[in-house]
Amino acid sequence: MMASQDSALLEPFTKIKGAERPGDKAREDDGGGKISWVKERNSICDPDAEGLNGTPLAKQLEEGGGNLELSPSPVQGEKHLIMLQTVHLKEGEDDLQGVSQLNIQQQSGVHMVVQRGAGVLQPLVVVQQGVGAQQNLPTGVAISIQDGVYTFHDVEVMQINVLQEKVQIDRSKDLHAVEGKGQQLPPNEEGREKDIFTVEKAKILSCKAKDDMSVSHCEPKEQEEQAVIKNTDTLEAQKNTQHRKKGEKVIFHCDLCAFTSLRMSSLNRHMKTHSDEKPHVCHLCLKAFRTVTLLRNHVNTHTGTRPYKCSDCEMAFVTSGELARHRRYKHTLEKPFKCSMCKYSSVEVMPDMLCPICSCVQTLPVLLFKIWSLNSPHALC
DNA sequence: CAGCAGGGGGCGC
DNA sequence: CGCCCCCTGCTGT
Repeated sequence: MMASQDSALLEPFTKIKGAERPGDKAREDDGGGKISWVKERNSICDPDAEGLNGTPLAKQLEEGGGNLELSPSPVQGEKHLIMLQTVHLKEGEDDLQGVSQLNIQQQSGVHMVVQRGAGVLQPLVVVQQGVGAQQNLPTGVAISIQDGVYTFHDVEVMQINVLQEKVQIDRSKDLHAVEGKGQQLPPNEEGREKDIFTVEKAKILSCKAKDDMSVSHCEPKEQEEQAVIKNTDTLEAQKNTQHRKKGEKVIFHCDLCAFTSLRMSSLNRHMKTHSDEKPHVCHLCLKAFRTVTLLRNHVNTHTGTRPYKCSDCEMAFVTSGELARHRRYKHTLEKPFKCSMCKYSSVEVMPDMLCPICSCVQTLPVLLFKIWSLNSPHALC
């Protein structure tokens, strides 16, 4: 659920989250995985955070001598949220307090090892696919936090999004990281601002991914456009692109997608779709929504309130769209989607259509299909 | 064919 | 900014 995902990101670092949302199950079947980077500045280094089996991680580290063996998530297809945090070591302090190396045994997941960074350009984190092949570290993933260069080889993950790159050199020299459900490392220094990096390995969804921007199989350019924005300040900075010429209307652009609007307020509202903020929570099921309208419609599904009543029958609906569609099906018999070359028409667009003339199956994307159905359908048969 | 959720245009305050 | 209305997309029966 999105609410849990939100809260997850606010939880202490170095956790792998089971961020799967119920509604995403079908989308996640698309296969593939991904790593995205999220850097947060609101570090919370809660030493009481729970690790495996509910044991406080700090205690686990203490008892385990800093040598963690982390188990993979038992849930196949579950998203793995790996939150990495820079640490600040004093000069000559070349041991990451016993957590400099973490071997994660996974069946098919990511093998992560944190190396001691002798130099600032040396990879700080190595993420490797496979099972415990530490000797093959060079074939893994080298991530240099300091210089922002990311080299990947033979890794299932598809994408890395660098959300913020404000890492100070002196802070990026060393890094500790943990992968594992509910894993957290204690802070090296208390009361000091931390830079948290989040690495998420997740199943690919779709380019749409508006409600979960960290998941995408878009091309690189699209990936940049749909980078995850978690920081509202960044959000504000991103949304102010506008083109103005004398005598022309101002067009406000979203820098994260192709959305444009003549109204700044519309862009402001649109920008919220790029964040996970959902302040309107259903008091009955705790599901969260971005707008009060969505929440109201949702609550109506609980209460059975159906404000939109059909004037021609006894049916009533939660949304006006449902009513309009119902009326097309039952009363007006309107079929807006018509074939221009035959009599075929449809009340609503279907993703896979059988051409009424040649019986070929159209598997075009919906948008392309709309063009097809309204213009020259059989040119694409 | 309906249920549900998400997003955007438009409008009033 | 909040809300209404409409449209769209996905899903289930």
